[in-house]
Amino acid sequence: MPTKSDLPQGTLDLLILKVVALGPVHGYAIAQRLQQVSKHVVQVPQGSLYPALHRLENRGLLTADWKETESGRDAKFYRLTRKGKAQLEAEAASWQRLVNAIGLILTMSEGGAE
Amino acid sequence: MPTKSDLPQGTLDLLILKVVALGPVHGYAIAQRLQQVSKHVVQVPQGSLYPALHRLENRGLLTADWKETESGRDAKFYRLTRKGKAQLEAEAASWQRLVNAIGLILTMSEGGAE
DNA sequence: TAAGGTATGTAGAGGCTCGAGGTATTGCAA
DNA sequence: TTGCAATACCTCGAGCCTCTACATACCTTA
Repeated sequence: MPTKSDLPQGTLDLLILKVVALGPVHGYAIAQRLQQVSKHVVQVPQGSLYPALHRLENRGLLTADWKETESGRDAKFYRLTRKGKAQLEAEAASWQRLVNAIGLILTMSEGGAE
Repeated sequence: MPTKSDLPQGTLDLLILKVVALGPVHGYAIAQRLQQVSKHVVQVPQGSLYPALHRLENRGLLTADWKETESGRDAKFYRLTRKGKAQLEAEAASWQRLVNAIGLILTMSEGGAE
């Protein structure tokens, strides 16, 4: 039963930035989207989600305005700022580097490096 | 100069476990090994390394004993316990799952999931 | 003898995730 | 109409981890 894993510190920002980059969304939908696309491996508790959103907004990476959902409820829709887009690219690249590096380590055997 | 990136919380344990799994090593050598194999993407400050080693030892995943280095200095050599080996496998699998999931999210485009 | 690499360790600051708790609305079923 | 579930927002505190900085000690080489 391979299910949810806690997100390592810092990766949540990257994921949120990515989802928002695809078009304006509100917080609740971001969490659903992440869960859906990751096949329930990534779960985002609200206690992580909303602080993260505010953090990103305060850092000037996101902007938000209240609108109505399709279902008629008020929700805060987030969009990426120019700065946010740059940050997303930087963090995505950085993530790739890290994943590659850890991949090297994890596949390393006795005669690793001399 | 794309260089070092801070390690997300939790991944350091995995990396240490992996290096120790290849044979007895002392702390300082673990850090060097990680840096070397990862081509300097992964850097492990001593302030992260030693607390992590003590943590793992307290959790019963590692055992240690003092021996002499080839160069004649005293050093604490770590080995993996049975529990540590199991933990390593679990964490490696968990890491893979996470990387795959995040990969899905990062390559997601407009028509992501309906 | 001064410098630099090897080797271990601690303390404190800062940052992030998470569980638990709280508010309000909508829609459906009992 | 009462209750429950889902949608949608939010805050607080605990807990954990990483990092910078500091401190110690040995050995070799210049």
